[in-house]
Formats: sequence, C-alpha cells, structure tokens
Amino acid sequence: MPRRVTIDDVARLAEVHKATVSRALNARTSDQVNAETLKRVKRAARQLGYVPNAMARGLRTSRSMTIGVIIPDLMNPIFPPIIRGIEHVLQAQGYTVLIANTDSHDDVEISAFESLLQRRVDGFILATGRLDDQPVVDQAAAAGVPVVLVNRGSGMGGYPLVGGDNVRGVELAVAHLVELGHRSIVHAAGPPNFSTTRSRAEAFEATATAAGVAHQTIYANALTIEAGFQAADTMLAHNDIHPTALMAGNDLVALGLIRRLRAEGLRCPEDVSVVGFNDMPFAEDFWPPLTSVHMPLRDIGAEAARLLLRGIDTGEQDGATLTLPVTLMVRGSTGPAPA
Amino acid sequence: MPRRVTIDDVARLAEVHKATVSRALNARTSDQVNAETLKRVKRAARQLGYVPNAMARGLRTSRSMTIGVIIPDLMNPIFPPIIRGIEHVLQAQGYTVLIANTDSHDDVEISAFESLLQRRVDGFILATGRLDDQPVVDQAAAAGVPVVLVNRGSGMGGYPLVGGDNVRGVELAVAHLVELGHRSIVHAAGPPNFSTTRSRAEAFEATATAAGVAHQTIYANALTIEAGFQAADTMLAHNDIHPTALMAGNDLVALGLIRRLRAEGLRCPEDVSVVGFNDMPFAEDFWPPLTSVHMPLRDIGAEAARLLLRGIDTGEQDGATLTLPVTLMVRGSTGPAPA
DNA sequence: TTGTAGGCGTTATCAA
DNA sequence: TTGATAACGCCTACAA
Repeated sequence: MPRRVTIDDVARLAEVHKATVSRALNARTSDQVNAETLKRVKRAARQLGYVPNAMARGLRTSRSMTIGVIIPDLMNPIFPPIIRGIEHVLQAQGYTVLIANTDSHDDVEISAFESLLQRRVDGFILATGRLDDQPVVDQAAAAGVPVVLVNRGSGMGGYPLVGGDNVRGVELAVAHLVELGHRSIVHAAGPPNFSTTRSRAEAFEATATAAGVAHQTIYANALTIEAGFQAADTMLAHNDIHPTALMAGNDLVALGLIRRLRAEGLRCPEDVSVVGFNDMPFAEDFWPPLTSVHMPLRDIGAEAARLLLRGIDTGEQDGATLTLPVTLMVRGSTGPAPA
Repeated sequence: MPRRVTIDDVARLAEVHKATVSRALNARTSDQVNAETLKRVKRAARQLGYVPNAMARGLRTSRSMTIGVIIPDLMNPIFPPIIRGIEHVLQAQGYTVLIANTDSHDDVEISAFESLLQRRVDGFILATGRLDDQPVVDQAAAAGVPVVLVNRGSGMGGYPLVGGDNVRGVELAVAHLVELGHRSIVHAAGPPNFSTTRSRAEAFEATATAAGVAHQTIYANALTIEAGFQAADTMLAHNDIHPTALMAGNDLVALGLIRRLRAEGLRCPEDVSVVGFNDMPFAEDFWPPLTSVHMPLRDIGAEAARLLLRGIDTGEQDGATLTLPVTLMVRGSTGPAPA
C-alpha cells in the first residue's frame, strides 16, 4: 500500500510551493493564482491522483464540513425521506452527513452523540423526538455546536424546531371519523416520553371533547408495529372499551393495531376504522391502504437543514419554530361506523 | 463560542505533560501510567469537558476509524436492515459508519465516493449492486482501501462479496408457482445493469425451462414501484403475453405490478399470482401480503462488515464470496392457477 | 513512569 | 502572484 499522495508531491511535480497548490485547489482562492500555474497544478494533481485529506484540512480550518444527524430508528420508514431532505440541502453546500442510529436507546444515543462530537461536526440535527434528551441538546449548545430539532411536538428550549402541524392533523383525523358517523374513538398514542405523543394526545383530547364524542387515550410503549399490536391487545382485554374507530400515534402503530384486530376477527374498516399518522412511504400499499395524516417529511428535513446552515453561518441560534402544513390522506382503512 | 478544550488544557490542569494525558486517555496505553496520575488526568478531563479531536488523531495515526457505505437508495427498505447489520458489527469495534446515498445516479456515486476518500475512510462497503461501477471499486483498491461488495449477483473482480443465494431463491419461487399449477410465468426483472438482475434472470430461464413451463422475461427500468407499474403496463399492452404468475425482480417491482394489475381489474392472487424478492420489511403488511424470497439482509450487512474488518486488519483482500441461504416466505400474493 | 520533540497534511499570515 | 513559516491537536519513538 503506497503512501498517499500529498500536497507536497503535487507541488514538487508542478514545480511550485505547496502553498500555491493549496490556493490553486481551493475554489475560494484559486483566483489568486496565475492561470498558467493553475493549469500546471491541476494537471499535476490529476496525474498523481491527489485526494485532499479532509482530516488535515479540518484540523487546520477547524471546520469538518460535516453534520451529525441523530435518529432513533432507521427502520422506521419516516426517516429515510427526512434524511433525503437533509442531504439534498446539505450536500449542495459541500457538507457530508453523518447519520447516527440510536435504536431509541439512551446510552447508544449518548455514545453516538459523543462520537459525532469527537468528529467535530459543524452542527447537529436531532430527530429523536424524545422529551428527555434535553441534556444532549444542551451539551451540544455548550460545545458551541448549532442544533436543530426535528419532528418535535413543541419547543422546550430555545432551539430551532421544525415539524408538521400535529394539532391540525389530529383535527383533520377526528373530523373525518366523526363525519363517518363514529361516536366512540380511541387514540392509541405513542410512548409518553415522545414529544409528538404529548401534543397529539392533547389535541385529541381537546378535539374529541369539542366534537362531543366518547373517547379515550391508551399508550403504546414504542412507535412500532409490535407495540401497536400489544396496545390493541390491552384494549381488547378491557371489555369496557369498544370504539368503532382508532387514531394511532403513527402508521406503524396503526399497522400493529390492524394486525391484532384482524387476529380477533375484526375487519378494518367494516368493524373498526383506523387512522394513521405520518403517511409514511408505502402507506397506500398496505392492507388495507392506510388513511393517514400526511407529514411533508422531505420538506421537514430540508427546512431543518436550512435552519441549521443559517445557525452555522450566523453563529447564533434563534428559537424559531417552523410548523409545516399537513393534510389527511383518506384511503381504505376508514369507513362508515357500523350500525 | 469558547475555544475547544485540548489535550494541553487537560495536561495543565492535571499538572502532567500532554503525552501523559494522551497515554492516560487511550485504552491501549493507559496501563503505562501510574494509577494515581491516571485518576488525576481523568478527573481533569471530565472537569474540563474534554472531547478528543478525531481529526487530529486521525491525521496523526492515519486511520480515521471510519467506514464508507455506498448505497443506491435509502428509500428502498432493504437497505436499512443491511445498514443496521453493518453498524452493529462496526460500532462494536469503534468505527463510525458514513452512509452515502447515490440515488442510483452515476455522478452522485462518484462524488460521494470522492468525498469518502477525502475523509480517508478505512474501508468501503459498496451496495450499489451495479455491474458498471467497477471503476469505483478499482479506484478504491488502487488507493489501498479495502472494499467489500454487497448484494451482488456474481463476482466480477477479485473482491470479497456477500449476498443471498439468488439461484436457490429463483428455484424456490418457480417451484412454488409450478406446484400451484402455473404453466405460464413471466419474470419482471430489474434493470439489466444490476448484477442481481442478471443472475436471477439466468436462473429463471434455466429453472423455468427445466420445469417445462412457458416463460418470458421482461425488464423494469428500475427497482421501484413505479418501474414495476410501468413494466406491467408494457406487458398488458402486448396481447400475446398472458401469464398466470409473475416473478418480480424485487418486492418494490412486485408492488408496482400488483398496482397495475389491480387497475386493470385483475385480482391478485385469484387471477395472477405474484412473487417478490428480498422479503423486505413490511412485505407481510401489504395488500395482499407478499410471497417473497427471504434475504437475510441484516446478516448480509453484518458479514460484509466482518469481511471488511478482516481486510483492514490483514491488509489483504481475498476474493472470498459469501452466499447466505434464502427461504421462500409464502403469503397471500400467490395462489392456485386459475382454471 | 514521565517528559521531550517531531511530524501527520493543510491552510493562513506575512513577506518577498 | 508566489514562497516561507507556523500552527491546528494529537500520538509515538526515544530519552530521562
């Protein structure tokens, strides 16, 4: 394995000083160098297969041109679109995105965060959505690294925040169900320590009360199919709860609910209607196609990235919160309330 | 924004030389330092909130402790499990995984690759599955960076390779359909420049011929729902093709086929059976639940990571190819051939 | 067990 | 417009 080509090698071949090579190869400074020299340097670089060393550069400039993105679970299909939105904006500015998966696990989150800090990321985008990771956020801020929060229900600190309009989403979902004749609705919410859980649950309570329908909220212990399945299990065990419609904390939970209901011989939507949240990819291909509150996931990612870039450039963090509009995608999982 | 804490700051507070701090803070060398000193150093580091600078360290050691993973499309649900497998193995060894999305776009792939090279990744895992990115692979090898290929149909260069058993998968799928009485089967393959496309298509040709059933292969122009939809479109336009069963190049294509068939009023599986490939997450939640060849995605990722680590440690690349066993998941999208 | 010194590959500042 | 030089933060012989 031959030693890698350095700027010195290029300088030697081009017969200039390495400082000149550096200037020539950086877009920002390349106009400071003679056109003739520039050509010679570039040729030499190409000829040698020179690849700049980002670590050396970062050490010198104290900017890694790297952004850390922390998400709880790559397997949840809402994250790929968000990441795509983030990358779309950031790559165009020359940043590389470091994705860290935490599996919704506290210590994994902490060590992932630590590892990103060591790599001197220029900014963080946190999509953990947890209410209890304030420490991580504060630590980032203390380290002078800008942070943007994604998919939060509501702002806690003074950090920039971007997400969908949860309240409006709940209103749309409940209105849809009421219109279909449902008079008893259960909200199978996510875990209480997720910030979206709280805002959706509060909105549900308020909206359902205002609509004058019987309602109740139960909590899944994760935002997964399995947790949804289990939540339905619990609900079925209580024989005092007999809703004709369910509003799930997200689409995965909705899927889990439907699976369990089906196992019980209950058809969706003939016997029970189910509304999901997020309108994740493939929502329309499920069985039945999922009625869901559509979140503009890609845009959420893109806006978060823009907010972060602003924070990096200006060096200051305003606690701006950006709430993007949502819509209700009506599909096969909701229907008229049974007679 | 205060200047970040360095090893020198810690040294000053702990009243030792920075070399001692370095030794104390590195697991490999911490036993070279006096227990008392060690404690003092650690306390000082904690007190100051010291976070080692990975760039400086990497520059010095010429190892970034970073692995580049190039995938064509994060939105394709087969990749998250693969990534998870990769991360599981690599994180345990202290590596950070850099994921690069190419959107199946040539120039994006090249620039992503370039960017990873600049960051001096210690190894590459390429899951692009394309037949025509040999140049990238060769360039990595030329740079002395180990490479492992994932999800390839067949080896091209002498690079380590891990994937599922495509031939066996096709055999299982065809046998299943034949057993159900199907005598006319179409393979809606992926794009020809994907390596898995080739090996699956060849296996299909061979297996179907051996089984003595009428068969034909058509090609979708991508491994997406849309491309599957379009492929079905083309097939329906030819009124000389009337299969009772379809084997798709992957699950997304299968989904696209089903969508288009449904639009035509053809029910699955009553009128046409469809088999997918990969058994991607959620395959069982689709409408109808997808019969699919199960690929051990997570294991594939994990094995690729192990092979890569081996390459990094030994400094040499054997062209070992690892083929993991597959199974057929029979679900609702396949049924008896119509009379 | 600890300190000294040099260098990893760049870029920024200053001088020519 | 180009060259010389120092410094970014860390690790590692080597010496003490």
